[in-house]
Amino acid sequence: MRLPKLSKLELQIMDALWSGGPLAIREIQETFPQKGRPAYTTVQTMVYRLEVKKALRRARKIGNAHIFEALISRDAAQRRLVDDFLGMFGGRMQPVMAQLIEAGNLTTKDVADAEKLLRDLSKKRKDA
Amino acid sequence: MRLPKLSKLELQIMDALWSGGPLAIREIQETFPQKGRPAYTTVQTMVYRLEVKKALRRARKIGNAHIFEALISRDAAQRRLVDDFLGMFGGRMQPVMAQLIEAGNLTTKDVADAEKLLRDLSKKRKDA
DNA sequence: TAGCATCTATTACGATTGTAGGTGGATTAA
DNA sequence: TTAATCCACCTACAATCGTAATAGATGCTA
Repeated sequence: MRLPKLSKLELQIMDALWSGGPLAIREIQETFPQKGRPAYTTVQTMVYRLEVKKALRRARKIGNAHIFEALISRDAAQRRLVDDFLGMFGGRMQPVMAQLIEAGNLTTKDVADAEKLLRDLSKKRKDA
Repeated sequence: MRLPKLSKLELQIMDALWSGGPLAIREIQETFPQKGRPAYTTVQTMVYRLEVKKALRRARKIGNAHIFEALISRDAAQRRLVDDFLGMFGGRMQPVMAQLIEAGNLTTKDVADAEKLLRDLSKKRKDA
């Protein structure tokens, strides 16, 4: 698996690493809001599993605690996520966009940004 | 669960019902491409589970075969899907859009359509 | 009506995910 | 040095999903 599938909780753990640099399990755990924070060993289990999936690795040790760092990029993980998501819709963008808009998740600004990004991107591709 | 979470395969099954009206298991199974089509009993199992989740129900019988019909709308299911998906991104639209565009999933036309839909929608809301 | 085809219903199993307890070793604070 | 913490590691377990086999009932056909 070059790009392992990550669950929501796994994503949240990776997010801690992506945002906060190499962290110990305890630190990862504490990035969760107190309300509904998973147990230390729950985080630990997920970290171990992410290690098996090669999504992160032990970078070094401080005292007897391991410090973990991400091995896959946020971008790559998100790409995978988006792909799976689109797969759910049979790869058709249209219903996805419609849904996003109707649910009010997508604002005028989001669309404007998208437009700009598209323009920039097509320009870059022409240049290259 | 008013809106049960549906997996990809479950979605595909519901899709058959949404598109093709009430169907028997055999008919649902046959909506899958020959290549990689799941076994009859696999579809059967999923249909039974969808029944437990109240996503569909037995509408009537033809011979000894049950005919199933959807109980939840495609729209509602997709809404749930999108919500979960956004939850994966912490609810932030921006990285989602960026990802979609950079991966080339989103075309100029998609964005134009989105724009139009947004305009129509905001108009409707003003009118109401 | 006998037999074949088809369907239903039940059961099973491995993988993944979320959840966490327990045990024992390492660190640290007193 | 000893007790309180903290951490690592292992094990467990329920739920969900995808996969399907098997067995028994029903219906269609010759």
